[in-house]
Amino acid sequence: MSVTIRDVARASGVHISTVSRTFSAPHLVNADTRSRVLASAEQLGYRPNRAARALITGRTFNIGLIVADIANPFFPPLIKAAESQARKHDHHIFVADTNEDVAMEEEVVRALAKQVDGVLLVSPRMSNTLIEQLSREVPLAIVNRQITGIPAVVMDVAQGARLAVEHLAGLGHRTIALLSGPRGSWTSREIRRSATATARSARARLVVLGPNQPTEFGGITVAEEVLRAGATAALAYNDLMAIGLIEGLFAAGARVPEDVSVVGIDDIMLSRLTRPKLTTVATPTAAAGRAAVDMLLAHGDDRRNTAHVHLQTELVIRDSTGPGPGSA
Amino acid sequence: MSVTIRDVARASGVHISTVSRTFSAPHLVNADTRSRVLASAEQLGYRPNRAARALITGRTFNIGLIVADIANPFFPPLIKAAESQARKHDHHIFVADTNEDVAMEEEVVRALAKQVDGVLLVSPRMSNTLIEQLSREVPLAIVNRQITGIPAVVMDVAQGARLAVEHLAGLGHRTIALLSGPRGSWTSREIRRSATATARSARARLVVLGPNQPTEFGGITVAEEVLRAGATAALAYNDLMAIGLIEGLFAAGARVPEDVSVVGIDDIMLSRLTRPKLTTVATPTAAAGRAAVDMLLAHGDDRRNTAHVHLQTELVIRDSTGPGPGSA
DNA sequence: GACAGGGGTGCAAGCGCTTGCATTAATTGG
DNA sequence: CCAATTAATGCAAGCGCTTGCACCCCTGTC
Repeated sequence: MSVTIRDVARASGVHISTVSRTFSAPHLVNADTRSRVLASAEQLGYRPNRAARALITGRTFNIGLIVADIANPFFPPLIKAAESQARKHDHHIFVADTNEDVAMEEEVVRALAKQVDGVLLVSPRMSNTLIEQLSREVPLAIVNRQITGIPAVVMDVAQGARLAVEHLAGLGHRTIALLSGPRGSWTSREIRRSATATARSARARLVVLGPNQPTEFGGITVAEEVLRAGATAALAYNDLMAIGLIEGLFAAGARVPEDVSVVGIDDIMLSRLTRPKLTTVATPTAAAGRAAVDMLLAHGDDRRNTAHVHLQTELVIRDSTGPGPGSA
Repeated sequence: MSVTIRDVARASGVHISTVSRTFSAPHLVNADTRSRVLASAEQLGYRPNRAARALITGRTFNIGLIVADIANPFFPPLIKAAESQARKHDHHIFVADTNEDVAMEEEVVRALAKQVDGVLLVSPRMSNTLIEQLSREVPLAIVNRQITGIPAVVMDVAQGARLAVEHLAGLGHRTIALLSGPRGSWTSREIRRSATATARSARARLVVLGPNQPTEFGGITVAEEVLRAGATAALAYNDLMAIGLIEGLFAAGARVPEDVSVVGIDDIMLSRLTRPKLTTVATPTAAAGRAAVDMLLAHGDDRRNTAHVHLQTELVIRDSTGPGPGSA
């Protein structure tokens, strides 16, 4: 049905191996022959079948990208950047959505393993042990988790959390709620660790609430608890949760930032557009996507090169934070 | 390196063809043999190599999904739904971002053609002719475009545009700007056709402005033109553009909805959260993603079944529209 | 008791491609 | 002018799998 190497060979009067070489090792074929083959190929609309090639070479020119929730606005910029970077390396990209489900993560990695050159795990929820095990079955690269021996790009949320808590404490807030993320999130633990340390040295009380769903809904539902805890400020696991929190707070009769200050993390596009505009820790998601793809693809060449790249974050102060009771 | 059918065959003392059959035609193998094979497979961690299988069967169990811009909030819910639906059919999904570029669309379809069972084109920008041609190389399904002979799911934006214009005219607006979308967009033409007809029968003047980039930026830049045209209401190609328009209008000193009413299309998550909350035509994107995948996969079975499914849209009235001068 | 029928399995070709090796022709140095 | 390279191509095996066909053995039938 489809045009194969054989058709091109026939059309240009050479052996199939010559056609093959024209595409995969052009320097081995005579310039005249090459152009004749190329001409026939062009005319017949021939395209090498990558799957067939992969069977022999072991290189598929595909990569897998696994995220917890495509519809969560944090991911699309990362996916877009990764896809574009992959394309630069002539790779295509499988996208899988795990719905925040650990079992699904494992299943999907295994399912994809045979048809990709590597899998990119973004903010995985599964255990380190499992990740290490999977990395023996297929090259892995991870965004937002550090495991020795596995290439990773991590956004420095610890630094971001520190900045956020310092900002809040500096505004006079003495009781700060920390809305943690999903169980299994490395990022959430990092944030907590850093926020706790920062709060201590700033002599502020940190109340940890959670785990929460990393969605607007997660923020809405935890709003009452925040109030009950007597917090006048909150740092949320991500912007969506922060936005939900603001809604929930508003529904409970509290105003932002007058009564409660709210800081998010991620700086998704949305955050510039809500009212009040969200103060948040900006994470370089697109850069992370690009870097991760590069690491994944480089990794194949040099197995020892498993550096971890760190990306800076920064605090973007907008309208959801204001002076706390301590400054009155 | 990886465990193959041959390893399983050796481990369970049968021929490779028997192993093959226990996975692809279990009813042909004796129950005892089958469970023995399954046990060895399980123990060795065997997984059939789909690419190798595809070489013979022609079925890859992959599908391609092509969108103009992953980061445009319109797409993620659709991608998510499509991915999830594909998975139900045991298919994986390639995602490609064309950056609104026609040449890229064609290239990507061709590049993917050999390793998928079909390609899903979402709001393609290329010509019908080209689509028809491509559909001869690989099964296609389309979202938001009708071409006879090609399965499609279309969201009824014409109806939505009618509702929107009626709403605006009913509020007393006599001059309505229509911000059209990118060149090549079928949806944009549909909206225009319907809005024009509706405006005529509502005795309102419709000023068509564009083409515009289907982004926030596109809306910002067209704001002055809207004002200059003397429009007191605008219908934008999509929500992002509407939100940008509101920003641009605000920057130019006009208030929404007091001075200008704005209606978007899509009802992306964002639209509930901006200020003012956006009045918009809700399109069932997730349902469209699911339906399109189903059609694509069903299409293989029955080539004549190229129905077009139509999905209703509805007007969601929020805070960006208000009474016009005609009602004063 | 011979034979048809069918269930279960093995055999081998082959999907579209790559690649080590053999073959041939052209080139070069001595 | 010949041996030794070197360049260009052909040959064939084989990547992991499926599948039509042949084969064997067990039942059941007349």
